[in-house]
Amino acid sequence: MNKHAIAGILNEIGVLLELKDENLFKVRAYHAGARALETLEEDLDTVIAEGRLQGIKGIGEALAKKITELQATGRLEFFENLKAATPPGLVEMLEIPGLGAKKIKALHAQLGISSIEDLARACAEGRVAALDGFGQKTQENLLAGIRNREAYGRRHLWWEAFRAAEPILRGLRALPQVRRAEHAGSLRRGLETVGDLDFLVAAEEWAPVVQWFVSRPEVAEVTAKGETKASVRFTSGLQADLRIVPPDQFVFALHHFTGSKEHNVQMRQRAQARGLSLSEWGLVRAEGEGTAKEKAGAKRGGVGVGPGSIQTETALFAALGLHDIPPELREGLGEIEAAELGGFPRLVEAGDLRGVFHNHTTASDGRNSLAEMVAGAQARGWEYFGVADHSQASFQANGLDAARLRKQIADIAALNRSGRYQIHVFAGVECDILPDGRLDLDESVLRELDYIVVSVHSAFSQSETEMTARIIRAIEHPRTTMLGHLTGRLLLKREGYAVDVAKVIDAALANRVAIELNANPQRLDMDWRHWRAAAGRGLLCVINPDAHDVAGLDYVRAGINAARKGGLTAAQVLNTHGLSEVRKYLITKNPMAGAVGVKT
DNA sequence: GCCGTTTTCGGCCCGACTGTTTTCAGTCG
Repeated sequence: MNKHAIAGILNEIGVLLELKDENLFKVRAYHAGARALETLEEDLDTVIAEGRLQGIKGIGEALAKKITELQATGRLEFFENLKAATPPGLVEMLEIPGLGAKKIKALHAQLGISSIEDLARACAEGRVAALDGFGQKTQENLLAGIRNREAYGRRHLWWEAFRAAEPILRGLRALPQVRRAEHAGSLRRGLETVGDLDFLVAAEEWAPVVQWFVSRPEVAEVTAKGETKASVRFTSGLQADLRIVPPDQFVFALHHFTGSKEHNVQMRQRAQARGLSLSEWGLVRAEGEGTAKEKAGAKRGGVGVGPGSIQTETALFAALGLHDIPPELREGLGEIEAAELGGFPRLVEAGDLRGVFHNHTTASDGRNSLAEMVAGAQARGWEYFGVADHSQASFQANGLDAARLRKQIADIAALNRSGRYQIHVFAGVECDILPDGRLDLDESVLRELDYIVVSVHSAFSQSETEMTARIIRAIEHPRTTMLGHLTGRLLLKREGYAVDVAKVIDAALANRVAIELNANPQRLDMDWRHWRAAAGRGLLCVINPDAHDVAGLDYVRAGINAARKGGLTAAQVLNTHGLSEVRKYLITKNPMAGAVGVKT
């Protein structure tokens, strides 16, 4: 059993012990032990073989024994017994806000409640309010928590969170009391889905800021409101937290609440190794484990280190001997090691985009006409715009057959010649990859196009072997320019189809086919986790909005976000290049490319 | 259950907020 699996079990033991009402320091010892394992830099097998496990900070005699047993046998009787003695419903009840181990224990012991369903019934019957330490209000909150969990107990698309957060952030920044305001958490890190919104504010006077925050019209419920923080739930179901800190402390809190947890753990370790202690309060010398005086100093803004106080994240990283790390890269996936060796290249930004390729019009299933889409693209300052409507096999999407596609090509040619728009329009198609890997349209019409996006829209249930072979066959088609939404996933809705991404990337590289980063907030496909390595090998990315109306063009912002998480630079993204360069690129796939509607 | 220049017992843990309390326990991040 590897160290991560063992750490997982130690954490589970911690939760189970807590539900058993064990000594909280014992509970914490298990969680601390789990963290010690997870951040162990050496090979666990070696450490155990050399008898050095006990002695690692956080792992004593008892934990060392249990870890050794798990590593050797994959089992631990202590854990099995503990698990068998605890109804699984109790662990699940921890997900209800306001319920912790103590209350769950009381509910179980006094009312025999051992699941969320039991709890809902007991609340509805008014039996919970009668318990000691509970009351009417608690009962109502628990019921509301159960209902909210059913209705909203899920993550939200980054895009939805971003759109909800932007106006609030602007509003906060406009308040006279506010010196600085940022959002933090997974939203700031640009993760594809977001649990809740975190707003961080530096202000001198706090009460008016809290008041402004909780009285937004989109607030459905204020779940907490105090002097320095508040929590609300919007009508959309999104939850949001506001935290206010003194200006000097802002940067430390911003870094801390941006996370990720893994990144923060590594940063704190790095600080420790340098005799420092990093927290949301500041960066102070660790000598004497922080006297009360030093801690007070930290709370006033981390003045414990360096001649000047740290006012930016860049300065914070520098204080630990690191180059700046963009928030998107803070996932604990090696960014700290990289930042030690050198600075990160400038990541791609929304302003770098010069055009987009995968978009729909009313010719297939889009909601705006060709002219409207082109006008929308021009309004966004782009140099070129590619139309890629569905092909005939996507019957449900009103896909185009050869005749209708030729008509569209003629329309685009006419539009380009008309001079109505400065922006150049490329004629493409989103051509279905048929179940056997053939393309949905004949070579005779494909050669009349500037480019071809190939995508899977059918037979999702093929085996991984079949699907991988199918996509690779399409990539090998000499006219294929780019691969659309690689896995077909819909975030929070449907898993992608089974496909061997590594083999597809190999094929794309071998055939000089670009892979799309589909910027539709539900897709963000190919996933950011694959990009860094693939782009490092020369794979070209195309950020495409897959827009079905003019507003959908703005999805590129979500795509940029995912590209940044994937560590991509502008040079690695095809559509940051200017019109003439893009033409040259397209011509490598089709000598006629870029010629639609161009005067000769 | 871990730890130790306060060292084998007695601390460890941290501030803010809510609700049920009449001075504080439980939860959360």
